[in-house]
Amino acid sequence: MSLPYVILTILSREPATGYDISKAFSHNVGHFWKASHQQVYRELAKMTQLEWVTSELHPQVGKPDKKIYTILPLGRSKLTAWFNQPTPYTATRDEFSAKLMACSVESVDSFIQQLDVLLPEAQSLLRHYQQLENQFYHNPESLEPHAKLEHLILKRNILERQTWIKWASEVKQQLETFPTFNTVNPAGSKKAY
Amino acid sequence: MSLPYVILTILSREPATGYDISKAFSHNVGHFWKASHQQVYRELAKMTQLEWVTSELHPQVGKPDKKIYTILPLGRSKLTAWFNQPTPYTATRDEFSAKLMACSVESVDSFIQQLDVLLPEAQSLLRHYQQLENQFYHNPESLEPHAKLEHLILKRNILERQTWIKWASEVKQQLETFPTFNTVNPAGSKKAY
DNA sequence: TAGTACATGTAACAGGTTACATGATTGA
DNA sequence: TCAATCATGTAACCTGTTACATGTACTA
Repeated sequence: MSLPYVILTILSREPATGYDISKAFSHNVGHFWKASHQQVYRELAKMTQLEWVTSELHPQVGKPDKKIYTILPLGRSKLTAWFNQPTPYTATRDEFSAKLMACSVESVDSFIQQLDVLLPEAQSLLRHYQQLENQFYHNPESLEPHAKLEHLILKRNILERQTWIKWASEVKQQLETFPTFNTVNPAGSKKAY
Repeated sequence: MSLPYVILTILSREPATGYDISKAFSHNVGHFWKASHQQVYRELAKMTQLEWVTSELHPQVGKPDKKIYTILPLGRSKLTAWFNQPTPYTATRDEFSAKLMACSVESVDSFIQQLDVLLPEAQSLLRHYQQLENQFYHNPESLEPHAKLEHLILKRNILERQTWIKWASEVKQQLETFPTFNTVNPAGSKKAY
């Protein structure tokens, strides 16, 4: 839904190649939107056809030619239109919770084992985010506007990770006192629910 | 990804119709996975072909016939296999953050106006969740296992909503002291980033 | 009489994922 | 010599969304 508009936002700042844009997706933009390079190239091709953007070829030596994209007035106005539309609430799809629900018919023990993998992973991701914060945004007052915005987005990820860790720790604690009615995993159906 | 397995979890508890299953998606299952009835029917058709589930027609008077689905041993083992696989980290895609980033080239004021709509919405959703908690899970000790799991999932939603509200309030505060360099929204590009 | 609950689908489209495809340069 | 970086794509597939399609019974 938002993919083309995220790209248009990037191009509103300055012209860029598909490669530059996908790099942004794997760095700071990736903190709120994931997109593969294939998606980016496909989207740029579509937006070129719609005349939201244009591209110019810049030959290089020793490297493949660069195709530098620039936003067009039409694209600029499409971005504004999207920006001013009401933002729909994002539908949740959480595989971890799906497995938690499946604990009613599957082995709780093996789920706890997964938690023991996921919790440290989440903790190290959190540390990584906190490190980025210290490194790039340690002086919030002196940041340029765009960096302040990036900082806010990073803060969201930090808060979310912290919340998840807190929640998952409680889940673990609760499951440890759970009746282990399915450790051997029979194929029968449970009457419940 | 998880859709078929959520359905298999439901069917592991007891046989159900497509209608029953989609009702579950719009109630408690919907707290962690959204699926339309069309998706559910499509998935049931696919799983029937794969022999993960079977169905039996139960004629009714005055109402359309029921097609009751039952999980088959193959489906049961596919569920277990999925359950025991490592759980990948869910990719974030957040339109709200995308618009926050776009504040570097669009009107901050109009974004604050959106926040004034979204914050109360989030607050009322939070109250709704808390009401559900009081209503159905007020005595956590005496709950059946499957209800304890549902309660944990509901708690996750409560914590996430609270975190979001906290974060969004800070965003609002920060944006109110922001240089309003784009209220009139020119089509030029900003050098930054 | 209008809406909700019951009950089941088809079809087109949009967006995301994975696999395939190429090829030079630079650094460990 | 192996991996990473630079640089661009095509194609098939899967999943989610939206629109279309039908019909009864009950309740406000």
